Amino acid sequence: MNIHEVARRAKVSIATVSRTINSVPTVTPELSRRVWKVIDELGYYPNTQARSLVSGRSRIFGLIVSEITNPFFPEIVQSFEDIAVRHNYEILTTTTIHDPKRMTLAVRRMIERRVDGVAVLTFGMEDELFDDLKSRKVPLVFVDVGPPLPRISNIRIDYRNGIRQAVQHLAALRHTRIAFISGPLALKTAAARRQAFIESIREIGLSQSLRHLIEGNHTMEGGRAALKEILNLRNRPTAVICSNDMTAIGVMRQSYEEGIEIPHDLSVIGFDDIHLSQFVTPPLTTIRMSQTEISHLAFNALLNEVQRETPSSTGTEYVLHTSLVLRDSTALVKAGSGRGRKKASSSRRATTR
Amino acid sequence: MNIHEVARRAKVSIATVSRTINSVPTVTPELSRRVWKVIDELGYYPNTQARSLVSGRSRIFGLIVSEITNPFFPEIVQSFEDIAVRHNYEILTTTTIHDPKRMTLAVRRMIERRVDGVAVLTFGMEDELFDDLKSRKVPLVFVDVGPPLPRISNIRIDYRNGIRQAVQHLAALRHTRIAFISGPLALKTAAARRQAFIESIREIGLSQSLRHLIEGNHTMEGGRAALKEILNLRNRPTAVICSNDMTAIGVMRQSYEEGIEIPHDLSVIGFDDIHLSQFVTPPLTTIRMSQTEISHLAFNALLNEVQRETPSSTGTEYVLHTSLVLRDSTALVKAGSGRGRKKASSSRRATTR
DNA sequence: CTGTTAGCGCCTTCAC
DNA sequence: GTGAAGGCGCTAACAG
Repeated sequence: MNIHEVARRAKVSIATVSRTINSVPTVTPELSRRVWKVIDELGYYPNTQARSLVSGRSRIFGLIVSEITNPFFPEIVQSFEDIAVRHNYEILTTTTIHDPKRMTLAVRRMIERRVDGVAVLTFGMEDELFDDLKSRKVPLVFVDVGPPLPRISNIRIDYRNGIRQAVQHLAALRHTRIAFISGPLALKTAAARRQAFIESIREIGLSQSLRHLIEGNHTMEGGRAALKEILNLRNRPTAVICSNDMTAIGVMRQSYEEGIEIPHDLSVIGFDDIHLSQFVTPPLTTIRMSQTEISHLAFNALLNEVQRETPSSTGTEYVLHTSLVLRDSTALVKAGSGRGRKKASSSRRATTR
Repeated sequence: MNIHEVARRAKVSIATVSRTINSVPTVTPELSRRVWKVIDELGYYPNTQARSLVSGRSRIFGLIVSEITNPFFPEIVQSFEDIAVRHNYEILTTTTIHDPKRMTLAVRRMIERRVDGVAVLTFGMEDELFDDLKSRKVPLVFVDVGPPLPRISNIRIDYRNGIRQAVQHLAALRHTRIAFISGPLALKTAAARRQAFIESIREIGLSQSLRHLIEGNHTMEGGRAALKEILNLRNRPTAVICSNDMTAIGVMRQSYEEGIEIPHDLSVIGFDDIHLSQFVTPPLTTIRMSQTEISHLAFNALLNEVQRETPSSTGTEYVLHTSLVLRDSTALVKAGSGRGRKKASSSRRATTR
């Protein structure tokens, strides 16, 4: 079944069918009705492959993420699909598992399917891997690491705002020794978060805290290990900010095993606001970096680039703000910070809002 | 850049280029070399759209899942992508969010892109939604609910084995009152798990337990609510088996808040073995239903169907076995089952292995 | 306003 | 063994 079949049954030319489908306004209502009727009866759907072959646009956007089993990404994938579908775009999802070979393969798959644009939401910095795409003039959008080139957009994340709020929230709760567990510092985004922490600390003169910078790896296990380190620190911190939620959850998990009660004995703040964070015990106070917004920004960046005829000469920059979400993993610092274990606390944190 | 360009530069016809790419054996090595050289220099990749237009096969499989933000699905998606890519297939992922409208849309997207087959891994029972696909003779594969029709495969899950192991494991630990928290019984797969539990209980004559059947909803919140119910039961159960891991995790979470220690005061067993289960505290004993295997079975089912020329007259059936994975959320039943709270236990369960 | 026609990029007979 | 040519399903000029 194809456009000819429809045309035959509706007793019109294939051109009229095509026009009807694409709602070209010049079609007589009478004919349009006849065509639609046949289309419905037949359950006809145009062949997208043929369409894109002639139009030169596939209406497919590529989406490259690190790994979908990392709880940070599913929401991104989901909301990207959501908005893409609303715009009649299809999405070709690809995971890299941090493996350069898979990245190369991903790029290749994108090219073979002739995607109209690619969102690289890996938070990594594998820039030259995308040369193939660039030279083919495929619009790209990155997070934080996009080079300033034509057709390449960048979503810059304003880490500072959220992290400053977190630091000041803790300060207001009388914390003076705040640890920071970063991600792998080789990651530009991890380094940026750490830097934002340092600046926020300096701003309010809590310089003691600068001795409490620990490098983690953005995993739960990393968080557990980091907590052990923290427990061995002299002048043990009373609060800790983590570079991502999984780390924070690891810290909480390990605290539980060490008999340290959160938030009573230790205040914990995460970063990302993944779905899971509201469900841990206690619900995690965290810095929200909206995954939905990232997807939307990324999609719109690509869409804008596709729709404009003269490519942006130097790439467009979008900014995503972060902000603190107060839940129950932070509390006023305790005077004598013993490490007893009690019944799950029902104490409420004092908020600064 | 296209096949003509390659042909021109290699000074051969486009037919030869095509043959070279598709490794048709009749091409002279000499020519083949020339062609490949040009292809590499140019970085030429064949246009998949054009290919599938003429070949009639898109080399795309559709994958329909419920929602990618449910921790059960990411592994499925990932491993499906994995195996698909190894076979040079692309995958069109679609989420339904349990919304019939989105399901319809999903089917439509599949048809428009002319997928060669669709894996419906939603564990639901939205059968007639796929009539469109069936009538177009698109191979389909379902889990548990596939109707016995040509070109439709079915992955039947052997719930019984794993659940029986779980029940017997608990019995060996002297538990006699075992609760079961099911999923929504409207779901065929949930009902099947419950039935397997009932049979396994009967088999060893623990009929008391049959009074402890609770309907949950496969979410963490459902698990929390179910635990509260359990606490109010007279002859309170000393162990609970959950229809999925998220429910079990909810039970554990709520137990924590109620001051009930796991596994000391209550043994908990989950179902699915999602990634997260190894990381909760304590690590969850659960019944493994390998997501990777599901993906592989589903993919191969589709591939087989695509490759055979005469469609299977009645659909093929595949079986996936389940089995118990022992971790730390189960223990010997306690003589006096008070509800004190203690330091995180380091007690080890006695295993039956 | 509608129909005819020429490709989009590729595979595949069919001659040579 | 290789090339020429037709056609996959569709859109977009161009006529009428």
